[in-house]
Amino acid sequence: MTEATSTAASRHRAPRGRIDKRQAILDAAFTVFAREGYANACVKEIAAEARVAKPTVYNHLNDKANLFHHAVKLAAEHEVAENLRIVERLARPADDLRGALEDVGHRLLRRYCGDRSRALRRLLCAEAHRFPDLLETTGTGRLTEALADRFARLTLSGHLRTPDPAEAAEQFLALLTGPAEARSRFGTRELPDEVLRALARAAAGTFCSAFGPRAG
Amino acid sequence: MTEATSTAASRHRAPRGRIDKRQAILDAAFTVFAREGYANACVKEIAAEARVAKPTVYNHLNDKANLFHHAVKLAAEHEVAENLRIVERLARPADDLRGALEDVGHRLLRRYCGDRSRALRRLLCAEAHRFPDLLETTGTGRLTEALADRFARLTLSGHLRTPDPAEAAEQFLALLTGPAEARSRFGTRELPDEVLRALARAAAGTFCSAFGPRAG
DNA sequence: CGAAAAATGATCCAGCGGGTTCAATCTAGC
DNA sequence: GCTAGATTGAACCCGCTGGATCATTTTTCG
Repeated sequence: MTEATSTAASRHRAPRGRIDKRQAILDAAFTVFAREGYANACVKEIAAEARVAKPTVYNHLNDKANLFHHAVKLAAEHEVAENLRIVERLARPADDLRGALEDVGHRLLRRYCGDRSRALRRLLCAEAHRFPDLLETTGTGRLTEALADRFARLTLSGHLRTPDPAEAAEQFLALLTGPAEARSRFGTRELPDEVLRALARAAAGTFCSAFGPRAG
Repeated sequence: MTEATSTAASRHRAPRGRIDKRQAILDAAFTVFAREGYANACVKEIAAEARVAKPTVYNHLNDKANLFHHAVKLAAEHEVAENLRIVERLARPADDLRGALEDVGHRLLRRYCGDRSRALRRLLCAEAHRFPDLLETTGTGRLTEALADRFARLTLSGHLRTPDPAEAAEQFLALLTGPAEARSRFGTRELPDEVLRALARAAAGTFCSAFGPRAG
């Protein structure tokens, strides 16, 4: 609410020149929250990271909780958008479906294991119950849906056999992220790109064994 | 170290009768940490939960960090042991392998979605980098290995076709936990048991489609 | 029963971090 | 150039928490 009015005011009144401050603050907030966690992050540090005075932070976003909310929401929306762009690559029916799945899987996995994505998951997992509204816009729901759309089309065109595209999409994502999560030890270990490629290959292979055109 | 000496001293000298305190403290610590997170949990509250005075806590476990370490480690070992017991059910080669996989999957999922297991994952995910040694004993590695052992045997006996049992085990677990994780919204939503059963059925189905004896 | 060890509760301390206040300064737009 | 609003830095208040101390009581065990 407060932020809505602030944004509206900002848009039609003054802060054309100095408005970057808000963005800088949100970026810095996510950086610091990602590094320290919600409880350990102090507003002073965020202000320093954004090269801004502490009262300025409270001027733009009234609360530490608000700050967290907006910073995380922004980062999450960005991440979701990127993931959707990747899935869009399955729109053109490919001659080599398995290769296409492997490629898309590899790209998704690279993003999934990226610093921002991992930090985002950590923060959401830790603070989910304290910020319930974040989960509604944030979840992997939209990604699964988009993928299910692709699988449905590919099934209609005979490239795939998914009786329940939504379930298949869920499982494809699980085959990708599950092993990656297990091996990265809660994001502690960095996984080299060859490993990600291998995981994507394995996932695509198993998926095609189960849902490929010549599978029962 | 500090705790080792304390434990050793405890074992051969005095606290036979009142030693339950330590266990009570560790249990209470896990409860409070699970509810509040590491940073937000205060030792005072843990002491109250354990019905013990604060100095007693510091007497048994010198540090808040130590307290967390031991409480989490204990809970994690318990959880791992339970999971291993479940997987052991695949030892006797079943006539209906798919049903057996579904059953084991269902049991694993029930545990995976249990309060303690979820809390454990939250805590580990959030504080992993601050307690690196916790991950080594804690990870899903042993569970995957045990499952891989079963799959290897089942492949030798012709009930399954897993060229790489370890990879298959990884993927089976992923097929189980991935969708559960996605649907539970970071543990926010409680999943009814029918849903868990359905997820296990779907996972077993896909797994058998890919690795069943009559699959390529 | 008596001594040693442990538990207790109360109190205290120090540091930290969220949030506010205020006077001074800077910037934008008329 | 002038006014209004935003920014700044610094100081300040306040509550909380980790951790220590200590005298008193309870429990254990020889």
